[in-house]
Amino acid sequence: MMIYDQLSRSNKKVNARGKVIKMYVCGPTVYDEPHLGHIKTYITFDVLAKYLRQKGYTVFYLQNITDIDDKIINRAEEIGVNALDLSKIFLRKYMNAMKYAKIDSVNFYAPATDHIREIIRQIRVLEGRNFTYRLPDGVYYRVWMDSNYGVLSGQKAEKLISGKRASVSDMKEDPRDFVLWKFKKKDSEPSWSSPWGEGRPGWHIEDTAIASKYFGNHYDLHGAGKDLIFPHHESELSIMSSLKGNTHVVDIWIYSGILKIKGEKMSKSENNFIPVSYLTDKYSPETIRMCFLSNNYGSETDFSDSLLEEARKNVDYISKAYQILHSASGKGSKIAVRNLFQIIEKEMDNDINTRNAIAGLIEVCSMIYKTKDNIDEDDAKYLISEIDKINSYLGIINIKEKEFSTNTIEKLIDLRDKLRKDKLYDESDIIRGALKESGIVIEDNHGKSGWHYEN
RNA sequence: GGAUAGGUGGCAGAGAGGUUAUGCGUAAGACUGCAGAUCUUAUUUAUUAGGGUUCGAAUCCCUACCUAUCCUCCA
Repeated sequence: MMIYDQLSRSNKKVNARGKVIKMYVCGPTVYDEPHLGHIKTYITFDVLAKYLRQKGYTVFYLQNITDIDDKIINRAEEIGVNALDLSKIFLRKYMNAMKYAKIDSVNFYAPATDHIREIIRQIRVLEGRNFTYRLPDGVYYRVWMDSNYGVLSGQKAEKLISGKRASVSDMKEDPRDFVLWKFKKKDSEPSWSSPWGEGRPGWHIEDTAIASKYFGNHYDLHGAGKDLIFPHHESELSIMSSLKGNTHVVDIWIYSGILKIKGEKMSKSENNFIPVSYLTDKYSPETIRMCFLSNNYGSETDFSDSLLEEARKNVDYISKAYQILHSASGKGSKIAVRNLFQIIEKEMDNDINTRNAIAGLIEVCSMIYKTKDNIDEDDAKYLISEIDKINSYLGIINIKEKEFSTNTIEKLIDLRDKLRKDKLYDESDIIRGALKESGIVIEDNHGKSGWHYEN
């Protein structure tokens, strides 16, 4: 499988060495409601992890949680609560949002505050190699010592220096330098003791410390939203390279395109975000996944309701076709779709082209509809198993828990058919209406009436 | 200002030198007690503009214009 690597600006083969795939994705700073932008990014990496597993790889998917940060402290102060309590509240909301979108492929969530010791240890190693210096407000990282700084984002040192970076500490040796350990300012701030004094970790060192604890000095995939490339990942790359002595610390740097709304980036700081909670009642997880997987992960998406509506129709189309397969019986026609499944796999192997994979799946479904009254039972079983495989990573088929026995439903449909034959339509409509209330939709085709759960 | 992505039909969005993407929408038809779903056909030269390379360019090169992202916290 090939994935676009931001650092080399080319497609690279995943896990060329063929061992366990170590995958690290930057998690959120938990100071506000999770929103659709997060969902888009984490669906991307959920699909990637699940697809790799489906292909037979063992994937260890690690995600950090930034649960201590200026933003959290400021917000906590505004509303008068403890900073760590605040981050716990939003962490729970984040986890609920993940659950809603069926994002369940992460092996381990690592909160920063559980890794203070590792962070301090890593800063000490950097300190021993002269990569740090001390200012009144914290311990800083010396960027100029890394001549490669800027390779990931393409930022040039001179331009960055000449750029307006107003609010940074004037005392820094280099405007690009960033804080590794920030000293405590107020008593109300959460803090930990360190060799340099009471304080808390900087953002970039969190990830490098967590990654190195679980993965050592090299891993396969490092992902996030595109907005984290600079300065966050650039700085991570620098720290990791400084510790290791070379830049070969991550095989593939992978980024998902940001989510926009009305042409502008959706973000907490712009306050134009749609919280996940806004959708949970109106749309199924399958619909939201379909919505974001309907274009390629790397490109930006301008969010709108019509996008969701379109996604919902496609979810219905595929889900219904899938249900048709389950009612196939006896000997009938075989559907020649084997090569379509190969195409779908090829598209996924080509930098997770979910858009084309879904197009292929829609084509499979179209063929199911065309032969729906005469599908071979064994063929249907084969199709179901192939579609299950695809759905195991895409998660776009709405399979409702069966609340009623199929037998009961079919008996009611038989009864309704009899009434219809006698043209007792009022009575037959009562059955249809009653089933509808239970979330079961009847659709009459010539000959046989089909049914499916409402999506 | 610098850096990085892009600009494709009414809309959403793939493709990366040569064949219908696909979906939504729209129009007509088939089926039909109604409803819904599905199927068929159409939507006749959609690739920001202008140059160039080529037998052939959405696809490669140059120029211009436009948009977003990052350069400050961000998925």
